[in-house]
Order: sequence, then C-alpha cells, then structure tokens
Amino acid sequence: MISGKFAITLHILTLLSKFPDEFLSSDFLAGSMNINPVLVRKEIGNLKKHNIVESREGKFGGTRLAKAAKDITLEDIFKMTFESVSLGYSKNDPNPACPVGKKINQNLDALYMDINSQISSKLKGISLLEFSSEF
Amino acid sequence: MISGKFAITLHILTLLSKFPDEFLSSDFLAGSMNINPVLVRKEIGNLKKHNIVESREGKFGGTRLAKAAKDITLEDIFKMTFESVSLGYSKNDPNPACPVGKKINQNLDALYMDINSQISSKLKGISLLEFSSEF
DNA sequence: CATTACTGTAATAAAATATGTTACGAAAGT
DNA sequence: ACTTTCGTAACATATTTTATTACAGTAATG
Repeated sequence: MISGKFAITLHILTLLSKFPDEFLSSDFLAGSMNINPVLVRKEIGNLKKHNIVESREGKFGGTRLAKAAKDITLEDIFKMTFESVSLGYSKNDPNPACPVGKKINQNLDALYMDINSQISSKLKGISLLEFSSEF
Repeated sequence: MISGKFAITLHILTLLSKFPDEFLSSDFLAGSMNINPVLVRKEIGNLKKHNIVESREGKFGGTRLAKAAKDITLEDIFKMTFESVSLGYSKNDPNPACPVGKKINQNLDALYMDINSQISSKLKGISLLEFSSEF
C-alpha cells in the first residue's frame, strides 16, 4: 500500500519552505516533480485538511506554509500520507482452520506495529526545516 | 513496491518450522494461506536460492527447512523479499533544473537508508523459532 | 466587467503492478 | 505404467496508481 504520496508531499513542502512568503502554484510545483498538477492539488488538499498549508484561489493564487518549517516534522507528514508502514499481508483471508492461518495476521500486525513506532520516533526527530536545509 | 512476498514467505516458513521433519507440499501450504499453489512454489524457489529450505520432487515430494528455525532471522526473510523498505518515490524523474528536484531522491534515499537499518536491527533480533512459537 | 490565471474537484482513462490460472515436462515413489 | 508432486513459463485477471480532461468558482487587473 505504498505509493508516492509521502515523497510528493515532502517534495511540495520542501519547495514551500524555500519560499515561505510566496504562494506557489500547483503548476510550478508539479514542474519540479514532473508530475500532473492535479496530483499536486490533491496532496495539497490533504495538507490543508491538516492545517500545514494554506492556499489562495484566483489569479496569483497558490499555496504556502501555514506554519513554520521548524514546527513541522517528518512524522507529521508520514502520518498524513500513510496509515502505517507494513511489510505486507497476503491478499486473501487465510484458512481459519489452520492454527497458523488463524493467527498470522494478528502476529504480523504486532510485528509491524513495532516497526512503525520505531519509524515514527525516528521521523519525529527531523523537522521540515532540517530536511530542506539539505538542498 | 510492497507486496505480499514477506508475509507469504514468513507464513510458509512458520508452517515448515512446525513440522521440521516433514516435506510439506505446495498444495498444503497454499491451503493455509488460501492462495494459489504456484505462488507458493515461486516463493519457495526464492527460499531455495538462499538455502533456507530444500525440496524434493516427485511423489511425496515437498519442502522442508534446510536449517534450524533458531538460525533463521526475520531479517533474513526481509532481505530476501525486499531490497529495502521505503516510503516511496515519485514515479517520474524530477526536474534536474530545480535545486530541490535535483537532490530529492538522493535525500530520500538517505532517509530511507536510516529507516532500513533500524528495521533491520529490529528484525535481526527475532528468529523464526521465536516468531513461530507464538502460534 | 471582460479577461486572465489560478484552485478545487469529479469523472474517466491509461499504465503499472500484483495475483491467479493453465499447462506441461520432469522427477520419484509404488 | 501410474500417480503425485515440483519447476517454470506463458498468459489472464484484478487492483492500484498515476495521468488526463473538463469545468465551475475565485480573485486580480486593465
């Protein structure tokens, strides 16, 4: 269930943090990623729901950060773009008559939960400001 | 790039570790996961390449562990079924004329590498024997 | 107040990936 | 010989992701 959402969202935010006072258009942002502007607007919709960015319609419209880059962590972005990370599940429901089949997903869940809390604590320590300072 | 490979492989190995002396057929294994036996055989092919299991053709053929469950770690399985975990990349090559586009994948790589080494060290601490003892 | 440049969103299409199925040759026990 | 099973390739289907088109609505500006 992994897609480009995290990467795209982080890319958008990195650009916004480079120009914190300007409203950047979805077209401009899309140009840096070489993807369709509609996808950018969708991710911006998600960011707006979480009050990370604000945008302005109309001519000279666009989007900018709604809070300081130092106050946004990569964990915020992670939580916004994934429910969680996992190493996957088998697609079908396993056989409940088999002792292993019956418990496998539950045991995988426990394992993946562990992994997630590690990732979260790692990402919590990195602010957007730090990440974008590497460019 | 996440699929069910890890989960399926771990499920197979858990079953094999429950019957370490028997050769289990792909049909039996598939029955516990409720997937197609050919998929099981494909994953077994991967396990064989890594000398984790051995199999026997012909009547009463099947597969069994080639080493003790205590000597197989979840990290081994992870490395066998993923190159690495990531939070994804944007599908297209970003714009190299943009300072952010030019470096984004490199910086994501560094981040994901960090995450991976954490996951690896976590998984290294869990043997197949421990995992399967929970069933 | 018409024009232009944007956002927001829905509907649809295309592409990519993952999973499932069929088929069949080869191996090995009986 | 017959049966059961692996190994593997080729093909089919399903699912997910990404892209495209379209258009109503908003706001700046001459």
